[in-house]
Amino acid sequence: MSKQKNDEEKTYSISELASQLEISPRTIRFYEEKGLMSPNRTPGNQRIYTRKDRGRLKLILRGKRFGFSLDEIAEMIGISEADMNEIDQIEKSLHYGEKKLGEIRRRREELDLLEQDLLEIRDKLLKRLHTLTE
Amino acid sequence: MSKQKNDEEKTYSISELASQLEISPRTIRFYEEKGLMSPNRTPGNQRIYTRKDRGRLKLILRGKRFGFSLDEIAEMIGISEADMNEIDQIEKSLHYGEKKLGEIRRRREELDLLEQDLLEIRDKLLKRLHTLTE
DNA sequence: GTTATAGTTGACGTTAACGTAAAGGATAAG
DNA sequence: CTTATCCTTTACGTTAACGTCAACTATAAC
Repeated sequence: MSKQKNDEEKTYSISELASQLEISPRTIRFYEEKGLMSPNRTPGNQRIYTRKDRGRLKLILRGKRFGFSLDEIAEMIGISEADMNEIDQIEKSLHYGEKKLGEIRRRREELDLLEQDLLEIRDKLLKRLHTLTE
Repeated sequence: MSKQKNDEEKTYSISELASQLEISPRTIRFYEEKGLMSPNRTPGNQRIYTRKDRGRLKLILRGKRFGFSLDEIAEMIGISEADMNEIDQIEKSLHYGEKKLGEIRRRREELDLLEQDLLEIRDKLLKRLHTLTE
């Protein structure tokens, strides 16, 4: 009924994924504890991560690099798993999404400011260097 | 000898500054403990913050919003207070600055990716909403 | 001067985000 | 089948970044 391709999608073990993304396996398990992801298991109960899981994890790490807490990230992810049959739910998620998109745009402006701060410091250093070396 | 303007530069008390930047006084004192700033004091030992101190504080908060730790921020700030007589020091600071500028550019790319993630989620929700409401 | 308000320095408490170690089960290699 | 290398859960430890008193001092308003 659904687009069930072939079964040979690339998967990863926890430590593979961890070393790829330069984090520890414990960190990945921790995110799972927090409800940020829930990978499938082998018959022997070991975690297997699909390409999609990998994308999810990268999204989490990205959020972290912008100072979002895991709880906030959980919220962002949550909206992508909202009940797709409840119109109210979808609209609420949309609203939340717009809010976050706004935040991201503001972050971009702040990033510019941060860059300017560093550029100014650099200029100051460069000028001083020139007066010292000439 | 130096450009000593008039003395009436705008200053702030700790709680003024705190409410302006929407943080607690304790947070400001904590940053001082960590060596991130050192405001002047009144004769009665109370902190007075200049416009420059305020800028410094905003820089700190900006760094935080991009996931930098206080230690990293301290390093960034540190380079702006390097010994301006040691050529080696200045060059080292410059090098560090370039590194951080590179990081910022990479952050910008990541910000784009994060935005795309959210845009995709939004599209999914919008489409679903259309099929439900038509 | 008195009183209210805000500031000061400790010092201990709290929370998020993991690190680390123990005890045991799963899997791949030989 | 054995052995080495992974994986599992459980549980306690750690660190950064503050929060929250407490006891005291400064400053502003009256």
